[in-house]
Amino acid sequence: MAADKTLHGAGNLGALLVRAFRWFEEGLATDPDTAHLPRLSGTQFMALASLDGDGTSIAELARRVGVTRQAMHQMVGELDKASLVDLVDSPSDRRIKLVKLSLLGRTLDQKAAAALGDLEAELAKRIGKGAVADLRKHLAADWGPPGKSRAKG
Amino acid sequence: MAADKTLHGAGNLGALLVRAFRWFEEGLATDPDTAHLPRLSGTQFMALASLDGDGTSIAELARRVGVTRQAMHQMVGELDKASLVDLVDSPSDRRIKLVKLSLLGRTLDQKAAAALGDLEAELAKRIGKGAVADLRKHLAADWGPPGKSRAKG
DNA sequence: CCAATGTCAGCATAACTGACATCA
DNA sequence: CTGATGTCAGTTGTGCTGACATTG
Repeated sequence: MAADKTLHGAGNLGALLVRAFRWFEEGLATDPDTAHLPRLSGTQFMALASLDGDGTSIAELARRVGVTRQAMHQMVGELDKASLVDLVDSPSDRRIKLVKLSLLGRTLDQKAAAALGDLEAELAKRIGKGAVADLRKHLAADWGPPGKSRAKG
Repeated sequence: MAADKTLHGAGNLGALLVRAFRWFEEGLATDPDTAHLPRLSGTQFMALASLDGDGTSIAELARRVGVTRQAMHQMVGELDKASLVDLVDSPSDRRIKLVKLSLLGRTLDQKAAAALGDLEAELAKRIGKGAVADLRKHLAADWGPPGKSRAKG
């Protein structure tokens, strides 16, 4: 029953996931509360979301987000130029520069989170509160490592 | 009740959605059945998934995927060079070149769809069949236009 | 000496905007 | 003439690899 499956028909979860993400992305872009804020790329978004309060090194951030140190270096440079983050020397390791959210960064962070919350509430009104709760629950569950278990040669 | 929400903590649906998509993406990349096939970018993936059997014009494809005609033009060029699609003149409109899946393209299409199906089955084993079914159901539901309803200025 | 970090430089990819010829 | 389509060209953004000095 899987022999005639194709990608079109859009039945596949991958495409569905992308569509869902874009819904939020466009929602953020058109939300009057966030539209005026500096636009964040998907990776920048992930980077900010991966920061912890004490500050995080560029290399560590790169690992968390899944890009190279060099790419993260450049991105952090942009974020710094936009005054969204501060770079401070680590007190314990002189090699390391800690990346911390600036005041403006924290504001953006909170506004984006709030707008995202609004979007989610809006979605709940449309497809149901339970549906959104299910979505979040299943998405947040531990999916384990990607790929199928080695059992199909 | 939303005043102290932030992006970190990763509680937001956006980040969750991205993570989920990456799970499938990496699953495809490491799947022995698809790893050897030409790698498709996310947009190429969407483009192939947006093709219909009768063939689709570049401009129409661009609209469906959400990129410019020029970007789609270039991407279609790549896909053509990789022999994944065929370009045929439209019989009814001499301006239009129809993009159709080639034989190789159809093979890729089916293999990718099958691998995606396997991945989904694997996921069902991990988080539950009902969970995956819920995910698909809620994701496939009509979310309506992005953005909150104009009622909050 | 070896490993990790930050950083500089060059390159590839993929998207965009601008411009233009062709055809409905 | 207007609008849509395909296409050429230039630009920008983002990530990658290679290389290297500094520090632990």
